[in-house]
Amino acid sequence: MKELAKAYEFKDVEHKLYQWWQESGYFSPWNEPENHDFDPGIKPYVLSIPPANVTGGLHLGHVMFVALEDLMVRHQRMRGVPTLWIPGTDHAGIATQLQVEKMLALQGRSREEMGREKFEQEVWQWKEKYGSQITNQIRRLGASCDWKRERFTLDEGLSDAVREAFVRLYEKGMIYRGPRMTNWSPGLRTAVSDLEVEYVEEPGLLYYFKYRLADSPAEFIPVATTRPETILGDTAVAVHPEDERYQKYIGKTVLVPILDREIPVIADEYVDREFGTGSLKITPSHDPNDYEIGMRHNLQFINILDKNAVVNENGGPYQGLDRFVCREKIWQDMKEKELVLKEQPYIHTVPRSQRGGEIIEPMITTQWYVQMKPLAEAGLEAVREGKIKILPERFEKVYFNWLENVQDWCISRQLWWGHRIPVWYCDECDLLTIARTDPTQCSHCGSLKIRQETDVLDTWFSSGLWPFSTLGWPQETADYRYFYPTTMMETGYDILFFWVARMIMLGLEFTGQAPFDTVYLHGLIRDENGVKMSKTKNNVIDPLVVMEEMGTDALRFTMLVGSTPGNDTSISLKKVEANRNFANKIWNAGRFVIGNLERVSNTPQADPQWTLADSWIWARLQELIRDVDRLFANHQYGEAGRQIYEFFWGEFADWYVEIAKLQINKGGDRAFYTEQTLIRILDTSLRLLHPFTPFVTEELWQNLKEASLQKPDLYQPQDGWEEALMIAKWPQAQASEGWEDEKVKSFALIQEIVRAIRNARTEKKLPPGRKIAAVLVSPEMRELLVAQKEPIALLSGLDQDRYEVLPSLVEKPQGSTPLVVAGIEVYLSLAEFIDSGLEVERLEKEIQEIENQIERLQKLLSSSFAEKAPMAVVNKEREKLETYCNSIEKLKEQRNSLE
RNA sequence: GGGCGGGUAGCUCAGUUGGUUAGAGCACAUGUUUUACACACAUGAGGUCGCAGGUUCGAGCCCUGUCCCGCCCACCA
Repeated sequence: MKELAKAYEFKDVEHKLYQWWQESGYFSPWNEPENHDFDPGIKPYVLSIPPANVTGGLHLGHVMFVALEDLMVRHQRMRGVPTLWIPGTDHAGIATQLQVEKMLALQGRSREEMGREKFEQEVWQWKEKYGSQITNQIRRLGASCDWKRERFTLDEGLSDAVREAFVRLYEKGMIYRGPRMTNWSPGLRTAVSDLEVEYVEEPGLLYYFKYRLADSPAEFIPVATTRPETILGDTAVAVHPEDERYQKYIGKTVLVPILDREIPVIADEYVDREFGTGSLKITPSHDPNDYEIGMRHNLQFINILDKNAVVNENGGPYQGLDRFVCREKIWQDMKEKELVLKEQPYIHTVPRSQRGGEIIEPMITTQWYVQMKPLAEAGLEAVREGKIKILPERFEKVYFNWLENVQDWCISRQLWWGHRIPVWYCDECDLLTIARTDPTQCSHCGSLKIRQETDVLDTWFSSGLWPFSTLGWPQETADYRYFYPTTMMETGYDILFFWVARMIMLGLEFTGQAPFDTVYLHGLIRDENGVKMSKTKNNVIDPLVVMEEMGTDALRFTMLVGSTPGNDTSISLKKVEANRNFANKIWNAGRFVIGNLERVSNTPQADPQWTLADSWIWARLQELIRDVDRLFANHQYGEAGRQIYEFFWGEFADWYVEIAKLQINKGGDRAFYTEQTLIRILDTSLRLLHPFTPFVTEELWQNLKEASLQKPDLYQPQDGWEEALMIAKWPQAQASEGWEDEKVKSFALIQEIVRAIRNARTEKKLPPGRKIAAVLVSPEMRELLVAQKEPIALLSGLDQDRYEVLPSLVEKPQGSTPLVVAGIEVYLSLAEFIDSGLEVERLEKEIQEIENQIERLQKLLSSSFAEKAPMAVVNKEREKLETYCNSIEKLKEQRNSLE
């Protein structure tokens, strides 16, 4: 038999196993027919991966979703359900383009000089080079996804899906193009959607100045702004219609500072009389609110900035200045002309680009939009009617709130990397050609002079189609027919709007079905102090480094048991370390079990006679399986993992394995059946643990299988040994046979006695090797205590030959220390270690404690609790009271005999 | 301005149908090379579950109020 390493060496295992799994085809749906003609009678479990950004490196967010999704998928696969987890990557428009541009800049090149086509080639090359990096890293995490079905959002098939989606929406009149107030990112020189703007509170200045009246330059209306450069684009000053201070000016004209352009004073209820000066400058082209007011009052729209946020020809003397330089300059100039009143420190919210971090400039640009109202209606209904369940449930409210107030979606981006919008402009007839395949001529006038729209689509447009585009939509492929709609969508709550909501809406729109039935949202990962990880804070934990040091299983297990859905999680290396220890514990328990195989005989002479420990661990295992099943059904994965951990370490390894040593030393049938139990518990535990810690369990299981096959009489899993643990059968709890509770209770009593004796030994500072004599006294438990002599003696260091159980005490053993455990008296002969003064003290303390308990319980049981609480609960308390009463008398006797 | 989450042992966190002396890991103290594991074993110390009310026979868990911390949404110059 092969020697197992003393510690679990994950480095030797992970890569090897992953390769093997993959080559064996286990990642593909179970029982996949050659022709992909699936049995429609069996409902598959399908999950599409949140596509990773091609340019990104692995971070803990990936670890989180892979750990969870792989757990779900492995669990279902073991349950025998055809299971598909589709992997893939996202072209991530802005992020990727930025990266490549950065790289080019280092080489002294720029996309403008190389032109669009060349640049796109450059990005593709980058994608080929780095795109596989992230998927390889996801493989390292053990992700059991079907790589044969891997997709990329810019793949041909997915691009077809994007076109189909665009054209259909357009044909339904749900896509329109036009000038609107947009969030303009001057650095990226593209529009971004509302979601891509972050509002950050920052200290700034509020600038107060004068709007002089055209016909009476001595008079003025005081106005305040945080952005003085926008004065150049002002086309009105607004006051509240009922504001007595300013009513007289309504209808008059005032002069724009510096430019001396004449603009009207208008009345609008939007103006807050209490705020600032109570009068508002209106820049319809550079402020969303002013835009609305401008529309209402038919104001002039003056755009003063170009695409780089540099002042244009409308800015008069300021043309060519950057927006912030202009801010300074115009204020200086106004000061000189005595047009300013004051400046005041002010905290305001600044819109910043989520990507580049630069300040977003609201600007009127021509963009493509998707009308959201009808889509949102359907999206709301699907969740309201329970067709889609969002977990944790509270996020349903967040989802509703967003969709109920959703604005039209700006889907065009002035980028080069992405799906180019399938619209062609005709130079001759000016009409648009919208097509699924590239047209050669205008569909209206037949002219050959057509140009494709240069804008690309928002990257989330294609990811919004992900659950069905990856399965072949719009083609009616076998995969699409069988696997759609998918089952589970698992992702971080931070992209609920960006991604999940859009998948739901687009899925309903295009496929007529909800794209998945459950959304499981995990929290974000923070450092051990609960702070968001960021490079600037230098608190980023690199999962690759952690895996290198502690192993993948340890990291995965940490993510799973350390978190609850929807709540952010702090991760610390200490935790990972503890779970590395757990992996090692699994390994060594397995090593022990496997190592014992040689020591047992091949065939038993008689039917099994199970010991209390055997029965106990078996019963506990059944209970565990039931609990785990229940928790999985409720998506309480972390709690399930915790319970398996507790069982495996705290019960199997700490107690059963120790007693098994004793039983195996007996040899013969006893050894045989003990080893059988050991293997059975181990096998089952490995199955339960596999979705959490796939590598160590598979490796150990293979060893267990190999060794067990040498002794087929000893143990066979119910359905024989499968090829691999990852496709082995998920354990099924056996129905309770009625004896279990009593065995579990008896064993708990043994544990209690052992702990009490160990405690006494430690307190009295007994040398650990010293075996001591003991007398146990109990009329009711006598049989049990006699039968369990050996385990009790072994575990608490008693001398078996001087172990006595008496129904009642005739005479107190000389030189012994008395204990009472659940009504059972225990006398340990520790003569030379006893200080009778201390003993009395100890007993007094114990008596006091138990008296308190008795008092508490008597009070409780004589209250209305006894009538109103369920019987079972009351009985439990009564039993407790009985045990205490039993104990207290004995304790008192013991104390008295010492005095 | 609206909504949500968290506040439980020194630290990081579990604790889902409310059941009656509250759990884990780490850290801490003491002891141990016990033939699977020192990435271990044994024993121990450590908490009025943010605060104040309420419902209930019974509340960490449900309700109300309140204080901190964090997040999301929203157009206040």
